[in-house]
Amino acid sequence: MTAPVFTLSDEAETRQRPLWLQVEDAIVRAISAGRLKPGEQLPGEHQLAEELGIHRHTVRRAIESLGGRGLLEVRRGRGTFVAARPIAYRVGGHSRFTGNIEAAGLVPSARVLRSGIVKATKDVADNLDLKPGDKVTALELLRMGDGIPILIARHYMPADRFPDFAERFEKIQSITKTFASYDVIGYRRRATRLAARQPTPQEAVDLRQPRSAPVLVWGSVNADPQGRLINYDSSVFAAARVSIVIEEED
Amino acid sequence: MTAPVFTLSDEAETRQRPLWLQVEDAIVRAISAGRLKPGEQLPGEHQLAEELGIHRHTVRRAIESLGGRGLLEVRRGRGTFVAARPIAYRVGGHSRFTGNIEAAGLVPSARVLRSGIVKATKDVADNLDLKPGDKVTALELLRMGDGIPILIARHYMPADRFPDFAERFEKIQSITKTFASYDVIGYRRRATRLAARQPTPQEAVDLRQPRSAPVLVWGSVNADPQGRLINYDSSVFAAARVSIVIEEED
DNA sequence: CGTTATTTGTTCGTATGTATC
DNA sequence: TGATACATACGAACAAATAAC
Repeated sequence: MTAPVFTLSDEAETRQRPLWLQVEDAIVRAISAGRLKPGEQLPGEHQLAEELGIHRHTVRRAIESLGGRGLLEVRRGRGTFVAARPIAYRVGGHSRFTGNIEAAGLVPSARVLRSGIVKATKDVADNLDLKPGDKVTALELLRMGDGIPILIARHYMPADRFPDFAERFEKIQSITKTFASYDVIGYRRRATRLAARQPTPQEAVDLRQPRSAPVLVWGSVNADPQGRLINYDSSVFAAARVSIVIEEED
Repeated sequence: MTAPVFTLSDEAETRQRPLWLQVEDAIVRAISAGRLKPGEQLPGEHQLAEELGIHRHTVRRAIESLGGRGLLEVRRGRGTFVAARPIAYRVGGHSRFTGNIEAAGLVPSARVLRSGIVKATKDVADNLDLKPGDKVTALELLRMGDGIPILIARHYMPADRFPDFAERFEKIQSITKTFASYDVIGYRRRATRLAARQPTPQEAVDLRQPRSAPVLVWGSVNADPQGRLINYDSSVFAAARVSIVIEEED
């Protein structure tokens, strides 16, 4: 008889820790001991619950938690799998998505989620030094590697200076080159803000990730060589799929 | 009769979206419309469920999700409250916790969670350019503002060069000054890595935050003026309580 | 191309434990 | 101590996505 893949620790403390946490531990042990390898599928929730002699909801809770920690990937209708290692995403003077994704050996692609001229929210207005309600050009992109969503990039530009940015981007397919088409070359980052939170329901859908897995939010403001603010960029990363590497400039 | 604080949108699509998501929306609307202000307490789960004519579990799910998004703060036995705004945490050449917390108007404090000489894990060894199993001095601190946990800082130093770092720190109470006691002055950051995930159960306990709220992980390697690696620092932030600001050096 | 089995997602039901005031 | 409020766990049924036939 072979050793079981999952075993609850039947220590004296068994009733001390919540059952679902013990299940979580059991799965983590199975992964770190190599009994489960990246990409491998777990038994179904029903089966796992029966094997351990507990309720399916309790198993679900453990799986949901580990999905959020990035160790498992849950796909509805298909099953639950041990997650692959996240790719390294480099951000430097100005980050280029395509280069980053290609460096990881993936094929980059993008899809426009929303675009057009909108009124600036307080957040956007503050960052671009405008008044709330001022017109800004908004361009929201879903950027993917090998067809898997990596991040949602939200670009906001003052509408008076870049009125048709979205249309130009659709043709040019590069943020840097679209700015160049306005004779803006060599812009640089001015301020950077970082946060982590759970995704909004829409973000979870767009990124095709569970709501329990967090997103990493990277907000930066860019200025042209004359120091004028040209762009507020807020990127929402699927945190389980990337780790961000900040490059030091020497 | 006054308008109710929470209302489900009774659009035609009512049965399209999951009920608990509609509840989430209702709460978000109540907050953004100002019917609920930061610090204010929500009705109990039972009451809310009854008001909306749905099951308590469904309300729970919505509240749990918003806890993870940082909009609500759930305190067992007390109630659920609208969360306060996060503080800005600045990271520059070398970040100083105390200055950051004082700048936010809070009183800084720290508690040693663990310390001692341990064998390097693969992660630590890779970052310090050692072999897994080599001895490192580990110092794990819980850093707080006004008594509220902000981050867990994990410092790892090569044990051969800094054998009694933890003991010295306990007296000196400052990382920078402890390094100075080894004649290391003016170290600088070499590499930085960022990630976001759900906390481990232990981290959730230490940070006194719900397991559903994410943490932001900031890993950096520091070198002395001679270029020798002296320190690998991995900080786990309670993401709902801070937003990280990266300072550009001109 | 539809049918069916499998698998995860949602919802209500019910009971009990535990922290706070 | 009791009341209140959140936490855990088992139970049952159906919905929705996916894959295989």
